[in-house]
Amino acid sequence: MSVAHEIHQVRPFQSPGHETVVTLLRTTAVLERHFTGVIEESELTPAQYNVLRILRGAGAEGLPTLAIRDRLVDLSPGITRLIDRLAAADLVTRDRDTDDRRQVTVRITPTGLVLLKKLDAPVDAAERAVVTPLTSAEQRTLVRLLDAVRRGMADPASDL
Amino acid sequence: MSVAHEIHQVRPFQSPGHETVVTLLRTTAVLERHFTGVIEESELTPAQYNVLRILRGAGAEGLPTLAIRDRLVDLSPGITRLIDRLAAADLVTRDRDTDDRRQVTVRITPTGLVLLKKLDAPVDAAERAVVTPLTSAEQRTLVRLLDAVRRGMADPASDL
DNA sequence: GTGATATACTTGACATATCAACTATTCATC
DNA sequence: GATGAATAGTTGATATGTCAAGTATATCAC
Repeated sequence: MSVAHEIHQVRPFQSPGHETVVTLLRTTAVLERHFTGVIEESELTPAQYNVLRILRGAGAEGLPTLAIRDRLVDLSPGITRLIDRLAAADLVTRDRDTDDRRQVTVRITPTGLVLLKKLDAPVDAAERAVVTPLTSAEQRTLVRLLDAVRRGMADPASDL
Repeated sequence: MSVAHEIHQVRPFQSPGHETVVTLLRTTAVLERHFTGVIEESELTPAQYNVLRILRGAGAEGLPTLAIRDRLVDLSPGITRLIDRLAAADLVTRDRDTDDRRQVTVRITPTGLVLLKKLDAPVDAAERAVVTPLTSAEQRTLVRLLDAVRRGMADPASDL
């Protein structure tokens, strides 16, 4: 069987869910670029921004390093160096816990809070822009359908 | 439908669009991990897999390097080295075009086609798993809503 | 207590992505 | 047909993410 023949056989192949999956991936890719543009003005990567938001949510108590990792959807060991950079920029502090000296508690600094606050308005505006084409009912439908997709696969943590 | 009921649906999310956006990003993150797991068994990254699929779709004529890049949602200059690796693994060939000697035509090799074919069944199964929780009507709705989101972002030239 | 195991990171080697320049070729204009 | 601008792709420096192993501390079994 020739290569050309094989190509023609394979080409029309498309599964029922293909369009849905591709649309989902493509839409989110566009969305991520959108937010990356907003966040980059403050010299933060999206991952760094997420960590800062998690720490703002945690308040003065802070969070251990791996607790932060678990609230991010991905990232295993990269979390250490990500926090290295945040600490170098004076956006977070790290202190070894006294009770369990293996743990390192990370806290957002006042500088970090100021930076986040500057981004609140643009990020909020970007979020509004994303959902503007949808009515409230459509937004609820979208969230419901996406929840169903996630539940159908594995069970991730839910926060933020 | 009471006001209290509506308020109850607002939830502790900060802005109206926040929940929608976070749900979208989180769902896709889970989905990407899902597919990465399937694809990694063939020692391919998701980006490499996408390029091979694009080239399979292009057939024997192949595609110029930057035409491939344009079909990916992501990635600007990394495409050269990505294709370097595919070529090193004998999954694609590169030939300088005779008409326009600036262009380099990339084609998938028989080896590449065999590799892709091995992945067709698992990838198809993964796609089915994603959409299984949704009815056909719900899938159509989801695609429609996501299309609206993407159109909304291209449209209003919102200041980022 | 002592040894075995688990936890919470940390580090080093490496692959990959990103940004900015650079080369080669083609196109447009005069 | 010579010159400047645009296009296609490459390359180098740098940042960032990933995987595997390592270190320090805590917990458990006895």
